[in-house]
Amino acid sequence: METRKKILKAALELFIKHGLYGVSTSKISKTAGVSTGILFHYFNTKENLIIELYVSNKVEYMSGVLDQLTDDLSVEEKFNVIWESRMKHCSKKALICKFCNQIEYSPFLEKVKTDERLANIHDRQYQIFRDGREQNIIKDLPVDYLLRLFTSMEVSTIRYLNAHPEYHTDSDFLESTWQTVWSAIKV
Amino acid sequence: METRKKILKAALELFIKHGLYGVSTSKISKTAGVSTGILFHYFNTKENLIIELYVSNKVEYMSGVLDQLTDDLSVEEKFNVIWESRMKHCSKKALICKFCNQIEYSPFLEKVKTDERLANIHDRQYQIFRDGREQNIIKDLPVDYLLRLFTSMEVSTIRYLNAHPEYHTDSDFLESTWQTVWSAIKV
DNA sequence: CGTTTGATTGAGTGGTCAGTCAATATATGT
DNA sequence: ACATATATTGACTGACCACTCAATCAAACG
Repeated sequence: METRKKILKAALELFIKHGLYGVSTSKISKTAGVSTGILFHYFNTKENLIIELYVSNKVEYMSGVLDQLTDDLSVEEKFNVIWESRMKHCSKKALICKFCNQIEYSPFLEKVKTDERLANIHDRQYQIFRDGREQNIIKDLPVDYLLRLFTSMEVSTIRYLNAHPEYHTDSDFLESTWQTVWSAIKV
Repeated sequence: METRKKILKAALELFIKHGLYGVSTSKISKTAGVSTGILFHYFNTKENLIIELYVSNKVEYMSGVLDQLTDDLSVEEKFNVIWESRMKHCSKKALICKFCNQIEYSPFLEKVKTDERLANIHDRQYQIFRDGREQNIIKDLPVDYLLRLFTSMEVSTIRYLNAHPEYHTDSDFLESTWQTVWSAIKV
């Protein structure tokens, strides 16, 4: 594996275990099995490393779902595809999800949210909600509010699933969570 | 104001602005207008300070709402009281809410969640959900899942309100958010 | 083979950090 | 007034931090 990816991988693991600032750059490079110098060759500062880690993982995580959506699907079907795909892969993506949450609930969010790669992802999600509003399928509330609400329900469900792995294969549970989320946002 | 409270107040402000580890103990004591030594007299370590800051604020924040609930209220009314009270005071409590979120989405959560003062608060919330389940008013899903879902909807609505202060006095918006949340958890 | 270019090393640097401690101030009890 | 206890100070320490840089290594090219 290339050096750059080794560093990102080690950083992800350490940040999740010990928190954003609880991890030194020397610890990261040691875990990655590379020298301290090379970390700063690829990422100029520790802050840059954190931002790159967040953006690249977030984009990959979100694109994976959004790319599945085809134009022939109705708005409700699109939401359902997003939900099912998210729940099916949440244990594999648990680390990434945890790390992203850490960033999103910290002052780091300010430094990260101007990235254009994230803006693109946001727009694609936003459009689905806007279609739903225009077709009068989802509630008459600000679209960005509904998007945040949906995302937060996604996150808390994923957290619950990863804390209770026995539900991972329980299709009744997954169907119930979908009904719960959908009844919140539908008209 | 007593020294202890001055330290906690300064710490809260700084942690929200700069993140959990982005703040040194010397910065906290300087902001509080006290010496570096006295911080360690009251809180043995920086970690203890953070934990105490979280637990004391969280307990105060949660008790404020739960204490309003009287036995004559129905389950739905109790949920409604919690929601309205939360939304009414969210701008005043914005700092506390932000700080608590930072903790709850970081590895610090592990060090904090064994505190018995928090367990008491959790039990009181939990009981309301259990009553709702037993009376078949809320959905047939694990009670702790519904509690988390409710809390996360609370948090994202509060975050939205604080980002868009114009909605603070919009009673239609507040009523709509309540309908949204209630339609998610009710049967 | 000689040269260039970029990847990689790791000891070194100046600064900051959490936490200590002996000294001093203030309050309380008798 | 005296003694005891507690609150407060701030200079100090050893560890650790992010980041640098001169030196080495390896691959590519003519």
